[in-house]
Amino acid sequence: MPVDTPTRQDPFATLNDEQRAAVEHGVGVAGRIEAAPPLLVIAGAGTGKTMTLAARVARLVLAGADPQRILLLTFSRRAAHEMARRAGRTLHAALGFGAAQPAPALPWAGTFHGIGARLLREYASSIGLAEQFTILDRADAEDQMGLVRQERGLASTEKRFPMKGTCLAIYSRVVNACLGVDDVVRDLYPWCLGWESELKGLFRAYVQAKQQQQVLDYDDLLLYWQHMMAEPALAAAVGARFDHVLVDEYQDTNRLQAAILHGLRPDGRGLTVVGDDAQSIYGFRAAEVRNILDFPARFDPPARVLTLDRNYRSTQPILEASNAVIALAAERFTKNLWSPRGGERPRLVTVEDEAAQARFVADDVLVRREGGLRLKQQAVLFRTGHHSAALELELTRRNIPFVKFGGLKFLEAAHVKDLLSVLRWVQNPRSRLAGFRVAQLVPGIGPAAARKLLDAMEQAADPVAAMQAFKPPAAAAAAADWPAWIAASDTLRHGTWPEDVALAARWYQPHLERLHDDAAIRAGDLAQLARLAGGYPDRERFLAELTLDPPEATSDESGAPHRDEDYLILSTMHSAKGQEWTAVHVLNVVDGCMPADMATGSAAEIEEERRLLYVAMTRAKQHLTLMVPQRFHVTQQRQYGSRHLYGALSRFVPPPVATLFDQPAPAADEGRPPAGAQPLPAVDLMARVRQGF
DNA sequence: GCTCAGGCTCTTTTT
DNA sequence: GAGCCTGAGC
Repeated sequence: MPVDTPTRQDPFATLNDEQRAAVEHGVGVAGRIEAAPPLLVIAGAGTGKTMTLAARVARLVLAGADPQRILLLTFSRRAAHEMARRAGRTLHAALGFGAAQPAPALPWAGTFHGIGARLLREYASSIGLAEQFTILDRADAEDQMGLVRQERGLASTEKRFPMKGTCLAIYSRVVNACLGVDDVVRDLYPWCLGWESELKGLFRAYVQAKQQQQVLDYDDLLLYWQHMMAEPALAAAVGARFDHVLVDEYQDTNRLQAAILHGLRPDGRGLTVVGDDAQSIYGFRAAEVRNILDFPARFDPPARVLTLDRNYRSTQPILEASNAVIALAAERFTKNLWSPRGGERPRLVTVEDEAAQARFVADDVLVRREGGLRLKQQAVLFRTGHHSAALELELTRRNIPFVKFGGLKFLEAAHVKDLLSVLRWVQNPRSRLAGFRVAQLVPGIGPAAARKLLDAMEQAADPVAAMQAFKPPAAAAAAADWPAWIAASDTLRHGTWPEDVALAARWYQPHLERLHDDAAIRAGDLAQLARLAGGYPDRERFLAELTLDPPEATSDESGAPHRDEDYLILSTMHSAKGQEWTAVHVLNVVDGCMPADMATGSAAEIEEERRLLYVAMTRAKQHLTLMVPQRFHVTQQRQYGSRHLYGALSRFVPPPVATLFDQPAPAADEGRPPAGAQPLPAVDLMARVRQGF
């Protein structure tokens, strides 16, 4: 990926042979598009995958393809943004546009879920879907599942029934993997065996409840789309809108998404998929690595396969260490990455504990910045959102600005959900979920009264009238508070956007203060929500798009740094995919964190964790540091609550692999004896502890 | 019928 | 350490 030297005139000049073959595939000698058979590009980390895809889009447009008729699908929002940006820029250059001219738009670039939502809205009337459907995020979907679970008396069974989150996880798996409830429970949720028929009933009721309220959850966006593509007339209509379909991160797609693609392009013509099986890290979301492996043989004649293994991102020493990590994978499909660029070896740094780790990383980051490397070119990666807690404290203490990606909770905070529910209920009075939440904010109204109210609204032809006619329980407080809600909701129904948000917040304010001690801090989030609202044309779009495209990053309470400011990147490994930085620190490369203790249930899960470490390592261009705290705090342990664990270096870095790293002797921090600079044996301490019981 | 305390289970990564 | 359920007290 010769990003190092972008050529303005000819974005194709710097392609290597394999990249060029991928870019030119299906474009005939005369420069016109011929019938392009299906194409699979196996692209290792840092081999210019996104650039190649962007160049292919540009090439297709130059050859006469209409940008409006190119469908560009990716898995994550971050990848979608990056892809749209790069494709637009390459196209801009390829067309020889001047600096003042805006890049040509690619209206159909987005995530599967986002594009699905758009298509469903457009075809809503022909598939019996309400056009103004709203989208439930996962927390909402869980709450909805919880409501149905309760209604069906599954909350108080003698032997405990799976919790709402587990129920939704099973349901989601069933939908995304196109499997039966029995199979999923048997293979993945064995502790729920015996509840299969109750689960099936629950899921039927859950689906019915969603349809009644005109809401879709994330999975529905794919599921309804797939059903749409299974209907020949609709499939033909939708398929005819696109001449080219390009899919990025194909190794992360699941069976449902594969079915959608198949419906969209049954013979594979005009279909290009790009991916890397070594970076498949979404198995927990039913990603199906077989999708990419079996792709060629799906078609007759089979799809063309091109492989990119020349790495343009990292130095050879970093690649050697990364290759060594992935080489130990049980199954291995791709070749080694290579690069002519030399450089320093990656480091394996042992520190005493998490606090020392935070200090070390902060020191290191500042040293690099002094050396001229901007903070934005440095990233710290970790397995789960809370692993960065100690580091965040340290960074705040030292006034080092940072932005954190992944593990985001803004939309899940109770007060944010409350305010959004107010808006959602006004938008869609049939939404039981929003109503259930809002009604119970009124003192004196609990689950029972709320249910009565919602039942009345559901029966009524005019739910709003039913709400206004509702007589709240005689409890004294309700007398004053209920009419206040009726008045507020009435104003909101006829309000103006985006002032509505402030109005709703004003109604909510006394409840916020009553319910939360830290109301002042939370009020700040609500103000943030009001600001965000200004970026959307109306309430409907706001509610629909916020769920699919929530604010991406959180930072410390000083608020998100300005775009032009410099800040350090903190990110979960999952959110880091597709990104690259000059210097990367990986935290907690310790058994129990990497692999995560939660993910050591099966060999397949452990393999996925290995790929995850590989993904993290291959983000680094020049400097890579794996951190190994010898003692770290575990909050999520079974019986005992929080405690310390003495961790061993991750099993993914056994001694032979560790020799590929520099291992600086730990600074004799606080007079401690310099603990083992020699590679530690990979001991599965966690398993031993478990077996002790 | 509402609310709060106490005892229990489950705990990740993303759309 | 949070979420969920139950049961006591208002």
